[in-house]
Amino acid sequence: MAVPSAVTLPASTVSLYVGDLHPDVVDGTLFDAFNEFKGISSVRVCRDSSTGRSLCYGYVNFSSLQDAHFAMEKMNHSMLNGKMIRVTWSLRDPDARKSGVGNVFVKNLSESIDSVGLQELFQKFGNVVSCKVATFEDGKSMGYGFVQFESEESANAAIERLDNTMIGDKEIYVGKFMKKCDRVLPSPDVKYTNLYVKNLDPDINEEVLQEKFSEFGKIACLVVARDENGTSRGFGFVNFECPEDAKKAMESTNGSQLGSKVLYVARAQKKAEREQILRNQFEERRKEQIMKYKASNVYVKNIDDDVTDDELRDLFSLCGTITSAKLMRDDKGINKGFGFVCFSAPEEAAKAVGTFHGKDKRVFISLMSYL
DNA sequence: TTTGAGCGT
Repeated sequence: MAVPSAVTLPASTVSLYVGDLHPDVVDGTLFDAFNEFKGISSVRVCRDSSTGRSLCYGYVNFSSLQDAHFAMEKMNHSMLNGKMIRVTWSLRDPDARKSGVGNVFVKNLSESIDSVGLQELFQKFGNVVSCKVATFEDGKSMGYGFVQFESEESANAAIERLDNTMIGDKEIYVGKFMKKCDRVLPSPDVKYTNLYVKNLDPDINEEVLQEKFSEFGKIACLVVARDENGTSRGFGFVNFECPEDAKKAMESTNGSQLGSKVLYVARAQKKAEREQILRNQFEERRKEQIMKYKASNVYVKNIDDDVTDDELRDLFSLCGTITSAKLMRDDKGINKGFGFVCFSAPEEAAKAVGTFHGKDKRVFISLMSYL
């Protein structure tokens, strides 16, 4: 893997992210594993601050970019405590990690291809940031994997060149990675003629779309969605007369450039189908919010009778931003001796538990999510 | 059949 050009690393230290660690790996294990490389300034396995459990990732810090790069190349996909580790540049910006740009999904892989083999197969198309074959507990391949390229162009080139090609004894599938909730449930036999096209520049009109899509077959009807002023809403529909042409058009145009943007082209969903997908996404987000809320809420007991909500809030505000602090009271308004303090983030709640749990004879605190 | 994980001191 080449040194990423778009990433500015501090002059003094360079961090490698080491993921997929065996839970038993401790700082010393990681240090020993990287000990043969020069230029290491420090090593750490990250742990849950309240339970001390390994988060199964860590960092190896170097004083030089070259040393870090060399160690990454050597140690990526090596075995540590019986598990294959993944070593990449540390990328702290969550948006950059979660964008999904350049992420490729591969399936129908022969069992003999592991992460190393997958990387070898794909790196000729561009910088591979991270690459992994999904495995069972015993390390056997599940027959599918992921390749995260640095750029979308590399991903498109790999899809173009490798999808439906024979690798070993199998014809592999290579496509853009799609989150489960965004994916139309697999029904490959269903014939469709209508395509949904998004990421249209404002100046892309029906004529331009017609020109782009007509090479794949006869178009029955084509429309760009517009608001009441006639301004493009950035998406549209292309309805072909025959399903084969629609499929061909989708495969060729999805991910291709039109104007300044990369097009997204997929089978147009029926209204009910679209609504179902939106419902699923909504439900998933709601669950996430609930989990986050639970992990941000701290249960406090052994509270003296004369303590007020405000005092509870003041004490805990040392650990973060409080969204609510409430003592439970009986119907006469007498404090029941316990209450809840909710923080704006799980990290703050964990800090509160670490700070106050067992530190004061009168106070017993534990994370609500452990109850 | 199979559409991850997820970034600190």
